[in-house]
Amino acid sequence: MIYKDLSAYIKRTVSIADEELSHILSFFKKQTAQKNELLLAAGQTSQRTFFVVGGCVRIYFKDEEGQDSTRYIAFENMFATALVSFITGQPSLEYIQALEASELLYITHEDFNQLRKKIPAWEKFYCNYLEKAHVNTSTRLLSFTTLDAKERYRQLLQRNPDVVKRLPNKIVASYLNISQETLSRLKSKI
Amino acid sequence: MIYKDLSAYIKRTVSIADEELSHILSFFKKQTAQKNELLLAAGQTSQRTFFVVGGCVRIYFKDEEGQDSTRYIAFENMFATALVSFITGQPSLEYIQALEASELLYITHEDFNQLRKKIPAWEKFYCNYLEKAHVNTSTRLLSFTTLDAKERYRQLLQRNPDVVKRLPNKIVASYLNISQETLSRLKSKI
DNA sequence: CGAGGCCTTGACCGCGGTCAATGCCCGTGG
DNA sequence: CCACGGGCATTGACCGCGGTCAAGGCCTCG
Repeated sequence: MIYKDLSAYIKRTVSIADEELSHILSFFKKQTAQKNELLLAAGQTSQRTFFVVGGCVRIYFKDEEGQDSTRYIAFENMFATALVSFITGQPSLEYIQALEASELLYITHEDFNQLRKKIPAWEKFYCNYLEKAHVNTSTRLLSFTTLDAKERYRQLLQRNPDVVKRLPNKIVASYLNISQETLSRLKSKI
Repeated sequence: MIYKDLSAYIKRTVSIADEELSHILSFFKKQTAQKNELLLAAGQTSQRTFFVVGGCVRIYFKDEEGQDSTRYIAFENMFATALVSFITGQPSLEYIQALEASELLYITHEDFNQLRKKIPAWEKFYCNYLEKAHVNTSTRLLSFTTLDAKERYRQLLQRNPDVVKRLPNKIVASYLNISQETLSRLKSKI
């Protein structure tokens, strides 16, 4: 059953009645994505929050020269959404892309917000999600402002080795915000 | 009345009954700080969330060499807290410091969390606070990963000119995460 | 088998950091 | 009231990290 992992994830995060949980789950729909498929282009407004059942998805944006900068990578049992756009209601600067052939569940932002109004436990879940996102983003900000390229790579190897093992250099470099060439040189030195 | 601005701020953010609001306000205590006074040293655990009535406060951390990196600056009518530590309950990596002689209101993290459990509107307020924090941190991350020093300075001038006008170069440089010398050179060029 | 994408390696260079000298402003005490 | 000292800002000299450009090798897929 494809909803099992999502169900378990929600139960782990907040305490919730079974009927409420199944009500929530009923708004999640199945979606599959091919490798490299774009799930949200920047500028788009009607949007979805994804739960990764299998595969892998990233959030990224482009700078003026069209270079990617990857902000977040979601593997199995993780949520992925263009959160800033979700919060502000503005068109997104962030893109969402499948990095592998992926099996996903999604809920539209509209349904998500309706549920927040009706089910306090879901509001609580959202609040918890925001907390995690903030800690994550702050940690990232700390890396960029205090560490050089080599130290950021070491930290990634230690804290999130799957990113390095599972994904091509191109993506890893974009996640560390360094060029592919620099990453290649770092790898050969360590 | 010193609570007037805080009261107005909360009312602007969430809808709340008057008696609930005054209950919340009763947990905020007055505190004054001298210029440069440290309100929270990194490593400390018992903590406070501040509301700036007058003056100015910053959140910052230090890297290995002891250089500051300023993460957030709060002027009048803004909240300031070491949010990551608040969320995780871990000792803070972030310092809080008054940049001017300041008049503040504070609530302890313990009281803050008690109120979240009792008053749904306060939970909602917290959720809204997290949303703002996330947008802010994400925007900052975007600047650091896509803009060079000059462009970050321009952006700051445009979006938050008070920081440049009101605070010494030293702090502005730390907020932009560049050296004081580089900021000085940028200013002379623009 | 050929083409295109990804990784590696070398050459080069520019942004921004460090160090040091100097100037300026301001608070404090003789 | 002036002299001094300390903190902040400016400017120059220097240099290293990491980016760009280009060439070459390898793997995969049509």
